[in-house]
Amino acid sequence: MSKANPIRNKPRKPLSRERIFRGAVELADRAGIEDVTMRNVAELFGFEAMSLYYHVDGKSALLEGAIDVVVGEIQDAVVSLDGPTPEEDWKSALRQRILTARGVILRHPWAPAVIEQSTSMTPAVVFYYEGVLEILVRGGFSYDLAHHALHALGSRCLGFSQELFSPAGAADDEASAEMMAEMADRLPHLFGMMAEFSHDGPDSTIGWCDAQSEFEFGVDVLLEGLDLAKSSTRWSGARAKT
Amino acid sequence: MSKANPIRNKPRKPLSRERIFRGAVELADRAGIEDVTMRNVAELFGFEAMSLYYHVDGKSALLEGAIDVVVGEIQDAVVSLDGPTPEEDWKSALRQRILTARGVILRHPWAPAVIEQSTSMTPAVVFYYEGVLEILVRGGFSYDLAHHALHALGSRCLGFSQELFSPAGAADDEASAEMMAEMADRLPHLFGMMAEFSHDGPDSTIGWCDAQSEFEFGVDVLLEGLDLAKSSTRWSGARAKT
DNA sequence: ACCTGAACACCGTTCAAGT
DNA sequence: ACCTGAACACCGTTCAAGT
Repeated sequence: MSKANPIRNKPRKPLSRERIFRGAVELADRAGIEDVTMRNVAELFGFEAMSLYYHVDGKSALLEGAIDVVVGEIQDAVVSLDGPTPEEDWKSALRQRILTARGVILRHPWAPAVIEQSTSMTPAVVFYYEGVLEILVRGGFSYDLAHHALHALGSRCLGFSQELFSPAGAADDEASAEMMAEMADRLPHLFGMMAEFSHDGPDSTIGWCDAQSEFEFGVDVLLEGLDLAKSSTRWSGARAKT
Repeated sequence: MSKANPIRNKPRKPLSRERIFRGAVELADRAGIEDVTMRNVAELFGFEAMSLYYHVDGKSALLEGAIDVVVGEIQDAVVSLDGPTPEEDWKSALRQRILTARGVILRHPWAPAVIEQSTSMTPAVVFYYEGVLEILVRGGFSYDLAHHALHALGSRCLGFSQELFSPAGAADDEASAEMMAEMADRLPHLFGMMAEFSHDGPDSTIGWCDAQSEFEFGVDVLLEGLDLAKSSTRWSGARAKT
């Protein structure tokens, strides 16, 4: 009786970095990132918050570990893709990779904010970028231009882009007629745009702010822009040896 | 003596939303966003944390107010620009606006993260986007395509893009020769790229990850990509009336 | 080696109370 | 109308102590 757990004798598997990180991801997926606290993660396994510190070097290390889990999932999803080779069609190859990453990210909606706020790059992120870089180089980019391209693509490589323009919000709130009139006066184009969407049928390509379509459009704009840069004389100098 | 302040009789101007928001910005600029607490902001004016709640509806309202101050600065900087009109050259007009916004943002390095984490759009942000939209529409974009363009540009409109690719980090840490060798094996392109930058002189356009140049490159890629989309048959249908 | 109790120095927020 | 003291329910983290 001395060794028995007082409450229900719950058998606990010992903690490990792996289990802790996966637990943090599970918790964030289920309850949101704000519920990922040291106390909550520990509780998930029947331990106290302080136990985590033996395995993980504090909260931000925990979040980095969680990022690594997610990016690891992306990596897994991405290695088994069969599309055109980068030599044949680097745009399609990269596009496919990015949209695959997005599929994973959509299952972890907290991840973009955490990834962008995290200062250092985790190993999984480094490896992922190696893959993106490979596509560019095999697609004919010089290292120099590929480097710029990685910066230009930014977080879109990992399948997300923090949206901050949501035109719906502008007219969302209930407002008096005068207020609306004044707003329309000071925001003519915003209102014009919204009006067009309202009484447009199939003419406007998408009903209203389809996040997936907007993301894909943004990727395509970047890919086409990069293709232009690639074939411009300015960048045709130093080719990476393949 | 009954009405005298016990300590030094410090004269305090009364609080107001304006003062509080500007105080939050000042504190964030000076000490970083993590030091912007209700207690610290109140202390800045010689009040207690609870006093803020009379004027401002909690912490997130405080941060929204701080965003509005910064975006207001951007708006001020942007209205007095004299460049080409959008009708003459929308790319230059938009580029100039975006780089001006960036100049303001660089004085408030905490702002990008706060803006992206904030869910709702503040009035100042709405007005700013109206201006961007105006450039696009006057530059010949249909409302439909302009809408997509706003999404594609994203936070770059406001002069920032959260960078997460920092190749320096990959080789930063001191590591054993074997570890480096293994890394180089698994990350051939990343190492190849870095090697080229090391023993390249003036051939590579920029020494190493110049944030400003990378930002401008990204903007130009997007502008060129959007220009392509604009002249493609797919989008030439519905023009916005000017 | 692995886990924990107690404690510390913080947070944001509420609310009844002061002037 | 404007501000505050006391209190509450949380955080992350340290450290000496348990097994």
